[in-house]
Amino acid sequence: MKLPLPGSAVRGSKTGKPIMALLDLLGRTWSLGIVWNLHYEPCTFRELQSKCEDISPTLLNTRIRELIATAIVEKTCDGYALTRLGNELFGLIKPMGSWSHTWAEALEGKSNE
Amino acid sequence: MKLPLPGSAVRGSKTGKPIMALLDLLGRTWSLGIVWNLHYEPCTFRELQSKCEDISPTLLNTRIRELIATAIVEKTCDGYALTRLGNELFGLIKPMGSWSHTWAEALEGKSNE
DNA sequence: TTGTGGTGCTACAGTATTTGTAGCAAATTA
DNA sequence: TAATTTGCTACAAATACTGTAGCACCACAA
Repeated sequence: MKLPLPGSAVRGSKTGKPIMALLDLLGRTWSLGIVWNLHYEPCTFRELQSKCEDISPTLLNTRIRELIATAIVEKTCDGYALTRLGNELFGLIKPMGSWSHTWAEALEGKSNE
Repeated sequence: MKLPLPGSAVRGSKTGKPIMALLDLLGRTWSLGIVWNLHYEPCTFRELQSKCEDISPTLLNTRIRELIATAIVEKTCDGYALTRLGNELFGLIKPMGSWSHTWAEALEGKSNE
Protein backbone atom coordinates (compact mmCIF):
# COMPACT_ATOMS: atom_id res chain seq x y z
CA MET A 1 0.00 0.00 0.00
CA LYS A 2 1.29 3.42 -0.83
CA LEU A 3 2.82 5.22 2.13
CA PRO A 4 0.53 8.07 3.11
CA LEU A 5 2.81 11.09 3.22
CA PRO A 6 1.35 14.55 3.62
CA GLY A 7 1.79 16.42 0.39
CA SER A 8 1.17 13.53 -1.94
CA ALA A 9 -2.03 11.87 -3.01
CA VAL A 10 -3.29 9.31 -0.55
CA ARG A 11 -6.29 7.14 -0.09
CA GLY A 12 -8.93 9.69 0.76
CA SER A 13 -7.45 12.76 -0.83
CA LYS A 14 -5.83 13.54 -4.11
CA THR A 15 -4.65 16.84 -2.71
CA GLY A 16 -2.35 15.37 -0.09
CA LYS A 17 -3.90 17.34 2.73
CA PRO A 18 -1.93 16.36 5.84
CA ILE A 19 -5.02 15.36 7.76
CA MET A 20 -6.00 12.93 5.03
CA ALA A 21 -2.54 11.39 4.99
CA LEU A 22 -2.76 11.04 8.76
CA LEU A 23 -6.23 9.51 8.68
CA ASP A 24 -5.09 7.11 6.00
CA LEU A 25 -2.06 6.09 8.01
CA LEU A 26 -3.99 5.69 11.26
CA GLY A 27 -6.88 4.02 9.50
CA ARG A 28 -4.75 1.04 8.59
CA THR A 29 -5.14 -2.15 10.53
CA TRP A 30 -3.20 -2.04 13.76
CA SER A 31 -1.61 1.39 13.29
CA LEU A 32 -3.52 2.89 16.19
CA GLY A 33 -3.00 -0.23 18.24
CA ILE A 34 0.74 -0.11 17.72
CA VAL A 35 0.97 3.52 18.80
CA TRP A 36 -1.26 2.75 21.76
CA ASN A 37 0.78 -0.24 22.92
CA LEU A 38 4.11 1.37 22.30
CA HIS A 39 3.55 4.37 24.52
CA TYR A 40 3.91 2.36 27.71
CA GLU A 41 7.55 1.58 27.05
CA PRO A 42 9.86 0.57 24.23
CA CYS A 43 9.23 -2.95 23.02
CA THR A 44 11.09 -5.58 21.11
CA PHE A 45 9.50 -6.87 17.95
CA ARG A 46 8.12 -9.92 19.66
CA GLU A 47 6.90 -8.05 22.72
CA LEU A 48 5.02 -5.68 20.50
CA GLN A 49 3.65 -8.57 18.54
CA SER A 50 2.33 -10.21 21.67
CA LYS A 51 0.80 -6.96 22.97
CA CYS A 52 -0.97 -6.59 19.67
CA GLU A 53 -2.85 -9.82 20.08
CA ASP A 54 -0.38 -11.77 17.99
CA ILE A 55 -0.56 -9.63 14.92
CA SER A 56 1.17 -11.45 12.10
CA PRO A 57 4.87 -10.63 11.85
CA THR A 58 4.43 -9.76 8.20
CA LEU A 59 1.97 -7.03 8.95
CA LEU A 60 3.74 -5.84 12.07
CA ASN A 61 6.87 -5.38 10.08
CA THR A 62 5.01 -3.51 7.35
CA ARG A 63 3.35 -1.20 9.85
CA ILE A 64 6.56 -0.56 11.75
CA ARG A 65 8.25 0.48 8.54
CA GLU A 66 5.43 2.84 7.69
CA LEU A 67 5.50 4.36 11.14
CA ILE A 68 9.26 4.74 11.02
CA ALA A 69 9.08 6.31 7.56
CA THR A 70 6.57 8.79 8.91
CA ALA A 71 8.68 9.61 11.95
CA ILE A 72 6.21 8.29 14.50
CA VAL A 73 8.23 5.29 15.61
CA GLU A 74 11.96 4.74 15.82
CA LYS A 75 14.28 1.91 16.61
CA THR A 76 16.29 2.44 19.77
CA CYS A 77 18.67 0.24 21.66
CA ASP A 78 15.73 -0.70 23.92
CA GLY A 79 13.62 -1.78 20.98
CA TYR A 80 10.95 0.10 19.08
CA ALA A 81 9.74 3.32 20.64
CA LEU A 82 7.62 6.35 19.90
CA THR A 83 9.53 9.35 18.62
CA ARG A 84 8.84 12.83 19.96
CA LEU A 85 6.24 13.21 17.22
CA GLY A 86 4.87 9.81 18.07
CA ASN A 87 4.45 10.85 21.66
CA GLU A 88 2.64 13.99 20.59
CA LEU A 89 0.35 11.84 18.51
CA PHE A 90 -0.23 9.54 21.43
CA GLY A 91 -1.23 12.61 23.43
CA LEU A 92 -4.03 13.11 20.94
CA ILE A 93 -5.11 9.50 21.01
CA LYS A 94 -4.90 9.15 24.75
CA PRO A 95 -8.22 10.86 25.56
CA MET A 96 -9.89 8.14 23.53
CA GLY A 97 -9.05 5.81 26.37
CA SER A 98 -11.40 7.48 28.80
CA TRP A 99 -13.94 8.44 26.19
CA SER A 100 -14.21 4.80 25.16
CA HIS A 101 -15.72 4.09 28.58
CA THR A 102 -18.35 6.76 28.14
CA TRP A 103 -19.08 5.22 24.79
CA ALA A 104 -19.23 1.71 26.21
CA GLU A 105 -21.69 2.81 28.89
CA ALA A 106 -23.86 4.59 26.38
CA LEU A 107 -23.98 1.52 24.19
CA GLU A 108 -24.82 -0.64 27.14
CA GLY A 109 -27.68 1.65 28.06
CA LYS A 110 -28.85 1.59 24.49
CA SER A 111 -28.91 -2.19 24.25
CA ASN A 112 -31.13 -2.35 27.34
CA GLU A 113 -33.76 -0.06 25.87
CA MET B 1 -16.09 -8.19 9.77
CA LYS B 2 -17.27 -8.60 13.31
CA LEU B 3 -18.69 -5.43 14.78
CA PRO B 4 -16.29 -4.16 17.42
CA LEU B 5 -18.48 -3.63 20.45
CA PRO B 6 -16.92 -2.84 23.78
CA GLY B 7 -17.38 -5.81 26.04
CA SER B 8 -16.90 -8.49 23.46
CA ALA B 9 -13.78 -9.84 21.84
CA VAL B 10 -12.57 -7.71 18.99
CA ARG B 11 -9.61 -7.58 16.70
CA GLY B 12 -6.88 -6.54 19.05
CA SER B 13 -8.31 -7.68 22.33
CA LYS B 14 -10.00 -10.79 23.54
CA THR B 15 -11.04 -8.99 26.68
CA GLY B 16 -13.28 -6.49 24.94
CA LYS B 17 -11.62 -3.49 26.52
CA PRO B 18 -13.54 -0.48 25.23
CA ILE B 19 -10.43 1.23 23.92
CA MET B 20 -9.59 -1.81 21.83
CA ALA B 21 -13.08 -1.95 20.40
CA LEU B 22 -12.80 1.73 19.57
CA LEU B 23 -9.39 1.38 17.97
CA ASP B 24 -10.63 -1.56 15.94
CA LEU B 25 -13.65 0.40 14.77
CA LEU B 26 -11.69 3.51 13.91
CA GLY B 27 -8.88 1.51 12.38
CA ARG B 28 -11.09 0.27 9.59
CA THR B 29 -10.77 1.79 6.17
CA TRP B 30 -12.63 5.07 5.94
CA SER B 31 -14.12 5.05 9.46
CA LEU B 32 -12.11 8.07 10.54
CA GLY B 33 -12.67 9.75 7.20
CA ILE B 34 -16.42 9.33 7.48
CA VAL B 35 -16.53 10.85 10.94
CA TRP B 36 -14.26 13.64 9.76
CA ASN B 37 -16.35 14.46 6.71
CA LEU B 38 -19.66 14.12 8.47
CA HIS B 39 -18.97 16.69 11.15
CA TYR B 40 -19.34 19.61 8.77
CA GLU B 41 -22.99 18.94 8.16
CA PRO B 42 -25.41 16.08 7.59
CA CYS B 43 -24.92 14.42 4.22
CA THR B 44 -26.88 12.25 1.89
CA PHE B 45 -25.38 8.91 0.99
CA ARG B 46 -24.07 10.20 -2.32
CA GLU B 47 -22.75 13.42 -0.87
CA LEU B 48 -20.83 11.49 1.70
CA GLN B 49 -19.58 9.15 -0.95
CA SER B 50 -18.24 12.02 -3.00
CA LYS B 51 -16.61 13.67 0.03
CA CYS B 52 -14.90 10.39 0.74
CA GLU B 53 -13.09 10.34 -2.57
CA ASP B 54 -15.68 8.10 -4.19
CA ILE B 55 -15.49 5.30 -1.67
CA SER B 56 -17.34 2.32 -3.07
CA PRO B 57 -21.01 2.28 -2.11
CA THR B 58 -20.60 -1.24 -0.81
CA LEU B 59 -18.05 -0.21 1.75
CA LEU B 60 -19.73 3.07 2.58
CA ASN B 61 -22.89 1.23 3.39
CA THR B 62 -21.01 -1.28 5.52
CA ARG B 63 -19.25 1.46 7.47
CA ILE B 64 -22.40 3.48 7.94
CA ARG B 65 -24.13 0.47 9.42
CA GLU B 66 -21.24 -0.15 11.79
CA LEU B 67 -21.20 3.47 12.87
CA ILE B 68 -24.95 3.49 13.36
CA ALA B 69 -24.80 0.26 15.35
CA THR B 70 -22.17 1.85 17.57
CA ALA B 71 -24.20 5.02 18.06
CA ILE B 72 -21.72 7.31 16.36
CA VAL B 73 -23.79 8.10 13.30
CA GLU B 74 -27.53 8.33 12.84
CA LYS B 75 -29.94 8.81 10.00
CA THR B 76 -31.85 12.06 10.17
CA CYS B 77 -34.26 13.71 7.82
CA ASP B 78 -31.34 15.76 6.51
CA GLY B 79 -29.29 12.66 5.77
CA TYR B 80 -26.61 10.95 7.79
CA ALA B 81 -25.25 12.87 10.76
CA LEU B 82 -23.08 12.45 13.80
CA THR B 83 -24.91 11.61 17.00
CA ARG B 84 -24.07 13.36 20.25
CA LEU B 85 -21.51 10.63 20.91
CA GLY B 86 -20.23 11.01 17.37
CA ASN B 87 -19.70 14.69 17.96
CA GLU B 88 -17.83 13.97 21.15
CA LEU B 89 -15.64 11.59 19.23
CA PHE B 90 -15.08 14.18 16.57
CA GLY B 91 -13.95 16.52 19.31
CA LEU B 92 -11.18 14.03 20.05
CA ILE B 93 -10.19 13.61 16.43
CA LYS B 94 -10.34 17.31 15.63
CA PRO B 95 -6.96 18.22 17.16
CA MET B 96 -5.39 15.83 14.69
CA GLY B 97 -6.22 18.38 12.03
CA SER B 98 -3.76 20.93 13.32
CA TRP B 99 -1.26 18.39 14.55
CA SER B 100 -1.11 16.91 11.06
CA HIS B 101 0.46 20.17 9.91
CA THR B 102 3.15 19.98 12.55
CA TRP B 103 3.77 16.45 11.42
CA ALA B 104 3.86 17.43 7.76
CA GLU B 105 6.41 20.14 8.47
CA ALA B 106 8.56 17.81 10.51
CA LEU B 107 8.54 15.26 7.73
CA GLU B 108 9.42 17.88 5.21
CA GLY B 109 12.35 19.01 7.31
CA LYS B 110 13.40 15.41 7.68
CA SER B 111 13.38 14.72 3.96
CA ASN B 112 15.70 17.69 3.42
CA GLU B 113 18.28 16.42 5.86
C1' DT C 1 -49.01 8.85 -17.26
C1' DT C 2 -44.94 8.97 -19.01
C1' DG C 3 -40.66 10.70 -18.58
C1' DT C 4 -36.39 12.58 -16.22
C1' DG C 5 -33.40 12.93 -12.56
C1' DG C 6 -31.86 12.10 -7.93
C1' DT C 7 -31.12 8.91 -3.95
C1' DG C 8 -30.10 4.77 -1.41
C1' DC C 9 -28.72 1.19 -1.95
C1' DT C 10 -27.40 -4.33 -3.75
C1' DA C 11 -24.67 -7.65 -6.74
C1' DC C 12 -20.66 -9.33 -8.12
C1' DA C 13 -16.23 -10.05 -10.09
C1' DG C 14 -11.62 -8.57 -9.64
C1' DT C 15 -7.88 -6.87 -6.79
C1' DA C 16 -5.51 -5.76 -2.57
C1' DT C 17 -4.68 -6.56 2.17
C1' DT C 18 -4.25 -9.42 6.30
C1' DT C 19 -3.59 -13.76 8.63
C1' DG C 20 -1.29 -17.79 10.10
C1' DT C 21 2.16 -20.96 9.94
C1' DA C 22 6.81 -22.22 9.03
C1' DG C 23 11.30 -21.28 9.32
C1' DC C 24 15.96 -19.11 9.06
C1' DA C 25 20.15 -16.20 10.13
C1' DA C 26 22.25 -13.50 13.68
C1' DA C 27 22.94 -12.38 18.39
C1' DT C 28 22.82 -13.71 23.25
C1' DT C 29 22.96 -16.83 27.06
C1' DA C 30 24.05 -21.16 29.32
C1' DT D 1 29.30 -25.59 21.81
C1' DA D 2 24.42 -25.85 22.18
C1' DA D 3 20.31 -23.88 23.30
C1' DT D 4 17.31 -19.88 23.26
C1' DT D 5 15.77 -15.47 21.79
C1' DT D 6 15.08 -12.03 18.38
C1' DG D 7 13.97 -9.92 14.07
C1' DC D 8 12.50 -10.84 10.64
C1' DT D 9 11.02 -13.28 5.39
C1' DA D 10 8.09 -16.53 2.48
C1' DC D 11 4.02 -17.94 1.00
C1' DA D 12 -0.59 -19.74 0.63
C1' DA D 13 -5.23 -19.16 2.41
C1' DA D 14 -8.70 -16.12 4.08
C1' DT D 15 -10.72 -11.73 4.27
C1' DA D 16 -11.59 -6.93 2.96
C1' DC D 17 -12.06 -3.39 -0.52
C1' DT D 18 -12.89 -1.44 -5.19
C1' DG D 19 -15.34 -0.33 -9.23
C1' DT D 20 -18.88 -0.80 -12.25
C1' DA D 21 -23.55 -1.89 -13.23
C1' DG D 22 -27.97 -1.45 -12.20
C1' DC D 23 -32.50 -1.56 -9.67
C1' DA D 24 -36.41 0.16 -6.79
C1' DC D 25 -38.20 4.16 -4.95
C1' DC D 26 -39.39 8.97 -4.81
C1' DA D 27 -40.30 13.78 -6.51
C1' DC D 28 -41.28 16.83 -9.93
C1' DA D 29 -42.49 18.05 -14.86
C1' DA D 30 -44.49 17.55 -19.47
